[in-house]
Formats: sequence, structure tokens, C-alpha cells
Amino acid sequence: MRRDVFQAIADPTRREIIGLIAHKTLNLNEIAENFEMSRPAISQHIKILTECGLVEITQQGRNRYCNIQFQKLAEISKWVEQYRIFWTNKLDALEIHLSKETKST
Amino acid sequence: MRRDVFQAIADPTRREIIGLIAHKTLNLNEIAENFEMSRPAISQHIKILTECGLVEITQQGRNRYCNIQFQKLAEISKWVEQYRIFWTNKLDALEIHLSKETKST
DNA sequence: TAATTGCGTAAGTGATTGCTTACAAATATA
DNA sequence: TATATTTGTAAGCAATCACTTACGCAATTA
Repeated sequence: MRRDVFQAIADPTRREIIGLIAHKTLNLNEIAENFEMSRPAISQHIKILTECGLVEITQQGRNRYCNIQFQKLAEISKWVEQYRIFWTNKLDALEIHLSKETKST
Repeated sequence: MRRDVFQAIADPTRREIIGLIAHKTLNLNEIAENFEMSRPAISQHIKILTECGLVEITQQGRNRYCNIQFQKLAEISKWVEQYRIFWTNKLDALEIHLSKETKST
């Protein structure tokens, strides 16, 4: 059972869930209301998000509130950002190219 | 056939491939040499990376060289970075908390 | 021209995914 | 105490995934 952040965010529903609870802590039913699919389906998505550490649950009576663990998102950021130097370099090159074109016209 | 960047980078082998060709353009066989699995398996991974726009292929004779399209990586970056404000805020709160603790001891 | 090299693709397979419905447990309310 | 609410989990299922082996084709080299 591979459970890493990259696999967790691969599913569009799970990315939407993250989008929902990023701004406001919600319980499972409140999250499920935002989707067409069944509540157990959402429950299973939350489980995956919890298992990889992206979401943490705080139980309060019979409600289970979901909070994002943003440090985990930072893990993804770290992976992508190692390549930023490459794409910014390319953009720089493009800008130089464009400014040359502007001069020549 | 869902082919988006998030699903593409979900697989660890594909992330490794990206890591390989980020610094140096390689042909398919050169990429495959770095892995235990068969060449067709790598070929299929490259196909997925190409279909979602993360890799572009330049044919040169019988060699097909693979180049990363870094703008596509920027798409992932954009998604993660929208949440950065949340995790940096949390870090700020932690730092304040820690400095208070240091003072009280 | 014959052999080699670099590659895509088809078919097959077992594991995993993303859902469903059905059920049970625990907490809260009447 | 009986009922309603919030939830987890099991079983089942079709679709997809990540691989394999087997093959064919085009470009290069001998």
C-alpha cells in the first residue's frame, strides 16, 4: 500500500477536498455535501489523505474535523521547486529573445 | 484516459525520469539503463509524460531525445504555492511560540 | 544487402483504484 | 429509553495501472 503525498494529490477529488479544508475546518459530512459521490467514498479519500499525513482529524463528540497539515504540502513544493531554476532560466532566455525582437522591429 | 500532470508525477519511476532528464537530455535507452525494469516499461512511462506535456521528444535519426517541459512543472508549483501563505503563517506562529518558551525558561 | 540498434506497440496479467451498497458502532437528542 | 446523527468499514465490481514478453519497423553500420 503505497501512501505518499504525490499519489494522494493525484486524484482531483482529493485536491478539491484540500481546497475546501484549507480555509475552513470541516467535518466529514460537510465535506461530502460538496460532492456528487457518496459519503463513504469521501470517507475513503479522507483516509488516504490522513494516511499520508496531509490531513489530521480532531474528534469532537461524534464529529471528526479535518485539518490540513501544510508541512506535507511543503514536501511537494520542495520537489517541484528544485527545478524552478531551470524554468526561470528558460523564461529569462525568452525575455532576452523578445527584447531583441522588439529592438529589431 | 485521464492524463494530467498530477497523475503523471504520482509514480516514483516517472519522478526519477524527470530527475534524470532535467539536467541532461537523454534518449530512451539511456534513460532505461538507470532502471531495473524493462525498456518497454520505460517507453510507456515516457509516453504518459509526453501525453500530459511534461516531456517533449526530439527525433534524431533513430534516437529519440527526451526534454522536460518545465512550464508544466510550474503548473504543479502554482497549485501548491496557493497554500504557501497558510504554512508560512503556521511557521510564524510556531516561531513566536518558541521564542516565548525560550523566554520563560 | 545483411545484421544491428533504438524504438513503439500489442496482448496478457495481477494488483490497485475509485466507487457503490449494506451494515454496525458510537454519540447526541427526544 | 428510543431515535436520529455522524461516522468507519466490509464486500463487491468495473476500470485503470504498472509491468511483462513478443513482435515489427525504421535507421544505421558492416
